[in-house]
Amino acid sequence: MRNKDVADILERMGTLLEIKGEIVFKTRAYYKAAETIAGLPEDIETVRKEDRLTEIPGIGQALAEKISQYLDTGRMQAYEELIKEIPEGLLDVVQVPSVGPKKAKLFFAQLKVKNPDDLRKAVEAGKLAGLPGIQEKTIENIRRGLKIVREGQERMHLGTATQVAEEFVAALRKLSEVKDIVAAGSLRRGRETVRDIDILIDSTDPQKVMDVFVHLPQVKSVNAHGETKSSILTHNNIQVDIRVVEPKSFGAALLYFTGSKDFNIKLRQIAIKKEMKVSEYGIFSVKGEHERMLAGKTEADCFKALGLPYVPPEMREDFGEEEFFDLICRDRSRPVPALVELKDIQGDLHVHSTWSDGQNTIAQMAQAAAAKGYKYLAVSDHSPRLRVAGGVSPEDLKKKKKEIDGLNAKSKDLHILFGTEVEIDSDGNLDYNNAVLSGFDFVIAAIHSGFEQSSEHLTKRLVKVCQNKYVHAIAHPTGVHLGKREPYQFDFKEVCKAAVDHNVCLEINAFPIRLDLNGANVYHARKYGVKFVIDTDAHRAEHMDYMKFGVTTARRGWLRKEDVLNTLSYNELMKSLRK
DNA sequence: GCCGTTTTCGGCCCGACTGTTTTCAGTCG
Repeated sequence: MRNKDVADILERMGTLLEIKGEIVFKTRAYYKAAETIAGLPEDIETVRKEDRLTEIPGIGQALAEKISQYLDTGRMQAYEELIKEIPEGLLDVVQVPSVGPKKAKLFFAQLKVKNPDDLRKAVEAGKLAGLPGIQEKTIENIRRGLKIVREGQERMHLGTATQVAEEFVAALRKLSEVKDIVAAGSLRRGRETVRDIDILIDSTDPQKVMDVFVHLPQVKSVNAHGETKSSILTHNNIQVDIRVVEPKSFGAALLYFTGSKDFNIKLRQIAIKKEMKVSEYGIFSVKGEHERMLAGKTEADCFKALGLPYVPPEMREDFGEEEFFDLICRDRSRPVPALVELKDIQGDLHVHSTWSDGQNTIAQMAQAAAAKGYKYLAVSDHSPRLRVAGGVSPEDLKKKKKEIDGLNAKSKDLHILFGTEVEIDSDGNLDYNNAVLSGFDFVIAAIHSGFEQSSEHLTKRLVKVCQNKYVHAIAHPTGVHLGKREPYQFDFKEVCKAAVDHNVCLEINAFPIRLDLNGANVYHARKYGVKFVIDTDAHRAEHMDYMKFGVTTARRGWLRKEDVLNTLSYNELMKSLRK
């Protein structure tokens, strides 16, 4: 799969063209194409072979030719010519906060700045002063921007973002001037990773809220401090933006600041066709010069004014397909699906205990599960091959089973299932033989090694596992560790098909550094007919709280309750597991 | 550069904040 490579080069082209000074619509076309290809569920090389590139929305003749050339030769002539004119290092220069394409071009033209290091030297040598439109404050902002880049401002995972947002929301909610407060942005959509945190506030006294916000102890520096909008960095270099709006616009603002950007654009396009306008202040009817406000108080009002059903935040995401707008715009008789909710979850099927690398005993994990109101808990410890995790030997399995039987005899509402997270070896064989596997209530198979194998080999491994009749699910199917390790390469569609054919679930692993499958994966897998389990992979009792992130991810993939195995009652689940 | 049940040419989402400016460009989301 070279989709990401193609997306990357198109994205770079877009930025370079922007620096060059091309019209924004041209650069936007490159960005749009890059985004679409990055989210494409099939292999771009297959699409190219079948001569279907121009069928991808946003790809016309010109881009199709450039992409074909890149796939065939590994090079793109237009790109090579462009970087003769605009050095590639400028791509990093525009990453510096406060520096955009215009300033990057200016610094390059006037000072021969070709990369962030050149820029740093130019700033320190005082060479920026005197350039047109550059004064002391701009220089200071760039200096600070360079520092941020150096300290590395990466995306944080959803768990961290949720925690930071909750701290700020809690601190500001205490103010009597704050009537309503919600964390919006990609956090509200439940994206797997979040760049910064957007908080929206309904207040009678914006200035007071702003003043308190920028002086909170978590704040390291203030980027902006206006009447209705402020932006700060925390000591961990996390950007937090707040925005205060009037109550009559709160819903419209929430809609706007929740995004996604693509979703907002599409809403606005729909509005234009209906002689309406969407902004963060409301939904307006537009008749010539006259504007009249139609809605804004709540999100629900806004959707209604646009003639659309309410769309949950997790669905306001463009995974490169038009299904969503087909659904809500062209065929209004079809309702938006009723998505799975946290309260639908009846148990966790992938947690660890002290029998392998968990921190808590089975009894402790069971107690925490019961406290959540769960009806069942599968204690799925590692198998022996995963030595680092102290996998359970076949002999010890008997003792573990006995312990579970004993606890179940005393347990009232919670059923403890005898589970395993069994290793998949480099050829797709499992770490326990079938005789052992047949003794488990729940078997989830996992890859923890051989990530570097070819896509073909990894696909074969996973398909072979699906064919094993004792396997109920595949754990963290792509192997991604957010911000640490890329997913391993395999044919996603092929594995989904095998899973469907052999009645194997794919896991949505809710552990925040994994979130694997992610929302886009789930979205596509569901369309192939896959069923899912949502598990936390808890190694301590508290980790079971991560279930909410898994449910959010499921909702991003449009899952309904019936798509998720662990929404079943205990009896239904056991019936389903005896396949 | 893309796209078209109003267009093959003329559109392409909207607004705040900052810093530099006497009315606006650049950046950001």
